[in-house]
Amino acid sequence: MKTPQLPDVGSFIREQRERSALSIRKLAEMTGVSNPYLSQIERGVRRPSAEILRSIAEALAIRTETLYERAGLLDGYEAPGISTAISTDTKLTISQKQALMEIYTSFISNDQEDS
Amino acid sequence: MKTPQLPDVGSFIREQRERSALSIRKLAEMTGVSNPYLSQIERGVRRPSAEILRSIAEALAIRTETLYERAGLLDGYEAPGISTAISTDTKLTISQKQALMEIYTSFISNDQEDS
DNA sequence: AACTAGTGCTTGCAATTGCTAGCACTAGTT
DNA sequence: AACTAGTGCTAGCAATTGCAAGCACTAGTT
Repeated sequence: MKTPQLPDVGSFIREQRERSALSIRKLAEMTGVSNPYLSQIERGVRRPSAEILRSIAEALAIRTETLYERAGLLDGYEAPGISTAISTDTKLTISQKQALMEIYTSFISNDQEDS
Repeated sequence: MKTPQLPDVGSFIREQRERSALSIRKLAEMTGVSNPYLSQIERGVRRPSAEILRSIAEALAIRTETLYERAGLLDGYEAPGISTAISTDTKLTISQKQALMEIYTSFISNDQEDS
């Protein structure tokens, strides 16, 4: 058990939701989960089931496995980074790769990041 | 909404347990799950949580993901690539992901020559 | 026959999940 | 000021999860 999941799923979900500029009620509508429950989940008051996590992941465009991992339901999933995925791609030209990378880095440099 | 899509993870568990020549009570002891509950799970009477499935998978030496898939908590694995990397990313917002994906797909649909 | 020890299954219940309804606050409108 | 529309959070409850205790049956021992 080498699960370094310091932040619980809740704060992670809240983080992702706010980054996507979504209100709790809007996310509730998208997921089909009630808004009070979402609120409690984000604050770590309640522990959501896998089904709930799955619908949240879908709505937030996060991998289900990622959320499961954050919740301690799975461990050891390695997500491929965008940078390496771009550089190893075989369908793109060099200039296209450079363009994609520029856009990507501009996206993530606009916000504060953590990891 | 309440699709009773129980693709019987139960019978699968029973199958694996019997293949390992384990009794319900023995498996209960190994997993920490009560034996009546295991019985109900195997017969499809009850729907176990992800945590229960996880401990069962561990005891039966099955991949947790496999059991999750059987239970409808996960669906098949996607091939890794840029699309996966983008959707997996946690630093981008939904709209940023959509933008990146649009650019990427427009790149590869123009079929230019590769480096 | 009676006693163990093994199997799986049923009953009843405490704890938890996830909902509906409603509260409290803020900001923009009229 | 009152009315809306937005935000997140609280209260209370039906339904479900998962367990402890016990039932029913079989097979091997004495």
